[in-house]
Amino acid sequence: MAEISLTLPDQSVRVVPAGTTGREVAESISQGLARKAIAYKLGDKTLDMALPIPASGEFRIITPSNEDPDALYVLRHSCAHVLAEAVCDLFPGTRLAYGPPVEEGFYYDLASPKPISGDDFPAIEKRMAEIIKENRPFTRCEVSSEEGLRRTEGDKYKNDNAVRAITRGDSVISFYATGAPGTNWEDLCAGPHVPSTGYLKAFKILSVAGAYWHGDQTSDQLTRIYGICFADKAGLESHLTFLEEAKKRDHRRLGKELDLFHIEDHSPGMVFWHPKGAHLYNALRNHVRNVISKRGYLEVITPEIVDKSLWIKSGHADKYNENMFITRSGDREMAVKPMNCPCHIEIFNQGLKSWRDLPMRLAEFGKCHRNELAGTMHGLMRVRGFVQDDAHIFCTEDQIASEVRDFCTLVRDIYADFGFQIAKVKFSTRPEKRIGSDELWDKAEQALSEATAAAGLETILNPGEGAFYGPKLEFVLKDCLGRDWQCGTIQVDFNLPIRLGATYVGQDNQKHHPVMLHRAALGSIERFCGILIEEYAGDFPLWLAPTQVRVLPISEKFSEYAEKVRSTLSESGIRVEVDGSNEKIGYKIRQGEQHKIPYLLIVGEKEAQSELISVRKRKDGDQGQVSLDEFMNVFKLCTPDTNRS
RNA sequence: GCCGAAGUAGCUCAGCUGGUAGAGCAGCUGAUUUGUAAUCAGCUGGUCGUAGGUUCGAUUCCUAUCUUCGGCUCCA
Repeated sequence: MAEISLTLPDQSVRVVPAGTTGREVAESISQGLARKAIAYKLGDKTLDMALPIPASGEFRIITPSNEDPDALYVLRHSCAHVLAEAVCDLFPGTRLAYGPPVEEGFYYDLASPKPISGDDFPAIEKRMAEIIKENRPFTRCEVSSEEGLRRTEGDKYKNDNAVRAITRGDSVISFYATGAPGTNWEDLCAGPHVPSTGYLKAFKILSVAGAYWHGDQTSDQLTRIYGICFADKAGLESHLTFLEEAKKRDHRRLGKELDLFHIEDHSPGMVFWHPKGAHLYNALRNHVRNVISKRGYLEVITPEIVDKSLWIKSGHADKYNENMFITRSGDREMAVKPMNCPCHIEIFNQGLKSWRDLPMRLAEFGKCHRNELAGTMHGLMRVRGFVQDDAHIFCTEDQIASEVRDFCTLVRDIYADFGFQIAKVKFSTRPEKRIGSDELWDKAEQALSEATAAAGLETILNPGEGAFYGPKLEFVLKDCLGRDWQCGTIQVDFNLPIRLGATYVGQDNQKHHPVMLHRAALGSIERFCGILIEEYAGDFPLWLAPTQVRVLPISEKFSEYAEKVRSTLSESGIRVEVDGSNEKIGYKIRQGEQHKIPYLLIVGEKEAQSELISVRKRKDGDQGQVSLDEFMNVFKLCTPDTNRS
């Protein structure tokens, strides 16, 4: 075929001779566009400007833009090459492994002859800036797969990459030289890249860390250097500001500043909740309690330490052993529970259950302990001791769909109470390490799949990531900084009820095993607290704020009136304290603002005489004088439901 | 668990190549009695993560270990 037709973004169609390059098309549109262009897109494939357009289709010229993921992808990929070249220059003997762009920037995995640290960043960045200033072209060079293998011979990582590309079905292997092939630095790479290094206008190296070759723990340990690249300086600056903002919101920092919790060296991954943090924790728990009790859940309480025999029966001793804390009582080996499910089955098993009892929804704010690998802990987000807002729904197969649907509604509602939405739902299927027959897994996955369809849920497949007893849905929410958090989950389990002998008498007067749905909406209270601390940056909404009001007497002369205000508010159930310190009002206000207290009430001579208070709202400042009764109206609307739309 | 970095007063941090530690804030005491984001002065406070080792002498050098941080992996 001698011609190809391209559909441009404005839906106009352009017919060009076969073999026309992206650059030629750009030039035919405008010289300015051709100058700015960094790559072109045909369908869902992004290609170098210099490459002939391989076929007809949707066609788009990519120009640098912080809003265009395709543009950022190309810029970051090219920037990764420049980083790698700079490191090779500065650390001779460096062997390169893999350097892709990622959503948050790019990285390059490499093995350097000596360790690279943050101290080396300025030198690396300087060298990168030089390479960019030289404005050398990215030159693509394609060779046959045999030639590709020959060229990478002896280079463990690159050869492996080439082998993988060939296994994937690539017929040619491409290399990119930054400049002239054979003279300048080059790297095995599929591309695409910007036309030349000068297109990289704004970059920064962010961090260095270890990573495994192919993410395999048993394989080589590599050095991973993270960087970021944007279309322009403004984009880079705003991203750096974003990182600063995230740092300021870090729940570990705020937890200390706001006196919410701490973690001790002697109990890694276990949280000591201080009074203010414990309030937050209990408020969350009580909120969930209110929500689920209206939806037919029954709360139970079960032991935290259970004899090993139960864990053997349930399969935990076999499939979950390395995560369990083992303890001993005389000759008995016990384990601290990592999950509540076996205990809930034990409750279900008490007495004879009828089909009329189903669905039975047993809930527990059960404290679980999991001996997570050292090095995986992270503040409240990943701990070893935590409470789930857990429940197990015992039901029939016919009830799975409606229970899954109801739970989705519950998750949606409860996220909305905090201003969150479900960002996506992942569908995790059978893992390698599992109990139960494949037939049972087929059935469970099928049932969950049908239930999600019935609930109208779009899911993303997450193969091999299910629980060891059943497939699961994972509800992911996005916080105000756009970060994903996995919180809620529901899992379909045909296995544990069988293993632990749970039965009910059906309408046919026969005994049947119920299906068990494991589910949690917030996930762990600890993690959810961490997410909320970061989401609100410590500025908790009134209903959650550990201290809602602080009364600030102008001087000690008005401490009596301040105390009267405090006790009146306190009797109405408002969480209030008095700052009776011998400080000037400016200092007390500063303290109150720093402690992120929603309302500061200033009381001095004027207020004491007129029986009023001066209200100062967090962040908004002076609100003027009002009566106490009027002020207390604010708290009548102070419930999570006001967040729900 | 793996790679890299770090651990000094309640907090944030300084302390060059070895000679037993400093600042700011916080705390305490006193003065001041204050009107919308820091009043002043004085004082207290650390066996420098832990355990060994080298040395006349270790916060500093070495080894081990624990914890934290950044990642990998894993996950609620």
